[in-house]
Amino acid sequence: MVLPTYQAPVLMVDGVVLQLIDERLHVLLIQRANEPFRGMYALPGGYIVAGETTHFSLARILSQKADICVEKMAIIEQLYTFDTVARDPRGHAVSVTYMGLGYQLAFTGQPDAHNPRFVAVDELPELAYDHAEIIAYAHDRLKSKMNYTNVVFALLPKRFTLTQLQSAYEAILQRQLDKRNFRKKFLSLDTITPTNEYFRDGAHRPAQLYEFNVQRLANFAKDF
Amino acid sequence: MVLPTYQAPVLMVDGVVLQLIDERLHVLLIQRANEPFRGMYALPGGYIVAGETTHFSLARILSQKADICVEKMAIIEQLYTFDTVARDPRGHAVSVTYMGLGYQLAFTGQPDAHNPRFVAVDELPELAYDHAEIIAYAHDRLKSKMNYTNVVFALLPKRFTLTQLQSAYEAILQRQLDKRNFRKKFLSLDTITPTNEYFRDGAHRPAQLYEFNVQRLANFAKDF
DNA sequence: GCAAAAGTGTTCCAGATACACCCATGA
DNA sequence: TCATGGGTGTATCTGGAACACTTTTGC
Repeated sequence: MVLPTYQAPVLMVDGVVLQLIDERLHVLLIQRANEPFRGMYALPGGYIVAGETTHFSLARILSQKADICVEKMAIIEQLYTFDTVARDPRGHAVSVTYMGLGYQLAFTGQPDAHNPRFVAVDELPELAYDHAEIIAYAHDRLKSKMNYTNVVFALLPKRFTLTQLQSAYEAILQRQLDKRNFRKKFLSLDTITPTNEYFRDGAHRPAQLYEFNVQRLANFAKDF
Repeated sequence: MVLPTYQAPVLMVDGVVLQLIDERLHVLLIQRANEPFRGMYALPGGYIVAGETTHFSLARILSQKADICVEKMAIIEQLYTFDTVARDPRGHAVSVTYMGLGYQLAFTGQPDAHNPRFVAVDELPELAYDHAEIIAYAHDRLKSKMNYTNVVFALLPKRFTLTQLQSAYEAILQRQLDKRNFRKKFLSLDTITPTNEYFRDGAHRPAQLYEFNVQRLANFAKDF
């Protein structure tokens, strides 16, 4: 292959891995081991190697730096490519960013040098680089997708109650929804099916469990 | 700056420049001067140099290879980053793609070695690389944006008739719209304002001219 | 006066919103 | 029996879709 003779920007990938914990949206962060921004929290990310797709590079990096397995995520989707010259103080770095969504994502091994943890998106610490902007971008994208796709399936267990479903919507859209209208509308979308199982949890009526009809991203027939 | 010691993919940018010609959507193509795909039509694109944003690189490349000035376009927006390893037969090339929209975009100088021309998107020749896929992606994005933004302003002159506006929608959405409903709905969006001028054109009633309230991308208050 | 495009209203239906009480359970 | 969260229906309003004729002009 012919290499360009001039100097190219460095190509990187960063991942915004989101999940719901205690009915709040959390994002995966690592603590930077080196300068710049040493000690600060940042999105997991790293260099792309020729022959690796950006998606594959991200999987490798998430596994190495954040101890998180991409296979466990239900959706990974490319977000945007951030390329401002000043975003990395070391030099021009172009970063392809991804959003990953999952349920009960857990660290597979021992505590790691990068100290990965999930942090609530409404309580973020100061972040390295332009990573706060990238997380906001991911959150916005997710908010939009909640309105016209079944993306929420990626954040819930296989079986869930309507209350859980509504709570996921409320956590991500950051506003309260009317229970009766929510149920009526969602059931009219033909996206979920009731099972014969019930979830018992404390001194109150048990909740019926539902399943998604498809476990991959699809658009609603109509808007949500 | 510390360069990575491994080999990185080549970073490129490609532009999907769209405009309406004779009420049909056209895309800017150039003819490849070199292998691979020599002689075939392709999107204008090229290498990104460190210190240039992808947006700036695109402006340079469009000017050099396609004789088109980015300043004349009303909107340029990043689309997606294509990165499959096999998309370039010479080796791994990651391409950041943009969509540019304008009105009466014209070549500034003499016919060029790259033979740039605007081709109707529904009559594309066979294209180099994955460029047909990229154009389809841009068209899809544009279709969506027509429904919830004023993006159509970028494809029309400053003053336009409602018939022109509707024709732009029909060309891009690829379906017929009802004239009365279209006008009623668009006027209710508070996005355009009538002027006192009329457009006379042949043996029929003249058409009132309208202007966009804002000449930058904005979301409709409600859906279209 | 005729050909051609501009312009205009009403009816009907579906989906959105607002809103309050009974049900099933465990302690 | 009581505290807790699960589950349900109606009335109203708004926006979307379907649909055909009159107006203004140039020739």
